[in-house]
Amino acid sequence: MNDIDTAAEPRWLNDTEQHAWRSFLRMQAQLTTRLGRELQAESDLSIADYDVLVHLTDLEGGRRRILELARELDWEKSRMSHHLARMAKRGLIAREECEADGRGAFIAITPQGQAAIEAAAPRHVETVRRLVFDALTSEQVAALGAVSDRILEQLGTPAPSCED
Amino acid sequence: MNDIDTAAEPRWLNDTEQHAWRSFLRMQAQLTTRLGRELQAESDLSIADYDVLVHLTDLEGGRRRILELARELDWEKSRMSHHLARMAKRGLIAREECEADGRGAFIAITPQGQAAIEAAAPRHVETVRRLVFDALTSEQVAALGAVSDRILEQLGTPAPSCED
DNA sequence: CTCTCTTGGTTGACACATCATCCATCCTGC
DNA sequence: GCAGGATGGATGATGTGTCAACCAAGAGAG
Repeated sequence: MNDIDTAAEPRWLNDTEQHAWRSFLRMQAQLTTRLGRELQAESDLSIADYDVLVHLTDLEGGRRRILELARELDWEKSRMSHHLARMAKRGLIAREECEADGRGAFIAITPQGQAAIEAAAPRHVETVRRLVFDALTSEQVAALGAVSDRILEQLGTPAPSCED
Repeated sequence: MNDIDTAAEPRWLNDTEQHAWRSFLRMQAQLTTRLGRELQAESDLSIADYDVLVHLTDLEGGRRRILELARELDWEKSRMSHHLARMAKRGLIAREECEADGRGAFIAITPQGQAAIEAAAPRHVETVRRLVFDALTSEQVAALGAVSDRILEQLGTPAPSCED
């Protein structure tokens, strides 16, 4: 029997950890809402729209299978499906049939989507710079990257299976 | 006329910045979904529920005005209102009238909410530890805190008004 | 005392994310 | 060639967040 879950004394965070954690959560929440709001106001795109469009423009073929897109962006397939439906309705992307696989579909960026992302990108980068990078030293940027990578690595490691 | 928005050459991110930024975004997204999923599975609470309940238990009086709660948690008042309605329907919190101000209401945690947060907290902390702090050195924890604080400071500073 | 302004809070419409389920097509073994 | 599973993707219900508009009660100014 494993008693991690029912242990008498949980390993609470110490003061430094507590502070770092609260700051991180608050920062992350505020930052994403600010980025989203400014992107929306300036370019009429959500962060999700932006990510999809950027990803599509990075492509040579200009089109991508739906689930492949989902894997690359690390989205759930149902999220992808719903979101692409909304984006298609707004004319930012288009579905194309897949000759080789009757089930599948390609997603391609439309000229309108192209125009939207080209207009949005410089402004968004400017926002990111103003809200984040202008405030950080290059050591801090490196540290942020290292911490992020380390946590990603940890997340990739599935939780140790606690069989008892 | 101000030409930040229409400048010929946007200040794109350099490679280091680009990498740090992408890692940060990915980490942040993955981490919040993982934390949310585990909390939901173990304790049947969302992160939002958790934040509200923790905040309410930290209080002496055990009750708080709604907008004050919103300010402290840094939520929009409409979000707070919607969320409290859902939590009340599940019996986690209760509304109490405010004698002094006919418009207002107090929010109090219910015994059921108390039980929920007491059961959830140790498990959630354990999850945070496993996914984040176990992976980081104490220098990295300090760096994460410092970077978060710095960005929060930057966010607090309203964008320089670009009147032209 | 009333007219306005502000404050505390709700509401409805909509975008977004997740889960579970479903459906069609492809693939594989026989 | 066909039964059964895997894959690509859509769908609906529900919970969550935002915006804008609204409403009721307090607070001042005259």
